[in-house]
Amino acid sequence: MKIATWNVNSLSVRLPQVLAWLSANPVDALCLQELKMTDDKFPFDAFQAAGYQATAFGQKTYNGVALITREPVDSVVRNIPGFADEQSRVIAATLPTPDGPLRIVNGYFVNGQAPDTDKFAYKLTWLTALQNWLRDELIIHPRLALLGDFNITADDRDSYDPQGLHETIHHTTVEREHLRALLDLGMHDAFRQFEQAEKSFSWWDYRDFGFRRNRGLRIDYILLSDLLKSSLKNCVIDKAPRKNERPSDHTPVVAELGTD
DNA sequence: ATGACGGTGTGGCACCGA
Repeated sequence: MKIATWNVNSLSVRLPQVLAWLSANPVDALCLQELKMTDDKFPFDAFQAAGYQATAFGQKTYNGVALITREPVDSVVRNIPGFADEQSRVIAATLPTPDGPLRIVNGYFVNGQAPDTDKFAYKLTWLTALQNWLRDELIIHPRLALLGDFNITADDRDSYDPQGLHETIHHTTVEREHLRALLDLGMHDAFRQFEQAEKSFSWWDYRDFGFRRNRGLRIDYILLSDLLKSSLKNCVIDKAPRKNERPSDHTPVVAELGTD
């Protein structure tokens, strides 16, 4: 089976591209971020017509996450339990699979703008809350995948200019420590389980020919629990949608899980 | 580089993203 994540930067604009991508890449679960729409505007019918179930958690203008799955999900959780948040950034649900229930956590992590801003402080408190919740979630759901737009480069390999961007947003030590803390809960970066090309990124700035010059960052991740890691077959970044007209600035990341 | 590009809103620029 395949699971994927994609920050679409407005589902209204990108819906045709998402449907086309799903048609060419029939994954079992697709985590979407930055819907930028309220749930009453969510295109449930379009996904249903394409053979998919959708579970959405949107808001006006900003943020918003959704889970697109072949099979119906259960035990849906919106945002981090116990963490009051006006922004719609997390949706989790359990997907039945032949190997047992798969817990999927879809996150649109806080951007944080710049160190020493209120938004950065919010990023750090949000990351702490996520970590504390996931610690419990992993005990309840040992087959757990955390997918989404993390807005953190795990290390210097994940940035087109690690020296020039040293300790700037997405590159700070404290952000990387938070990502490390998630991994230390017993999670694994699916992409790094395999040999990958240098300068592999999942986001490129719209400005200044960022994609053409491969000036990008790897900030979209699929993290797998120990149990899921043992069944991981492959993990790739699909750059094809970034070549579309009116592309999202992010591109999908896909992991394939198999039975041993 | 206080820039670029792209999306949203009740807009004619401001805010946000990364």
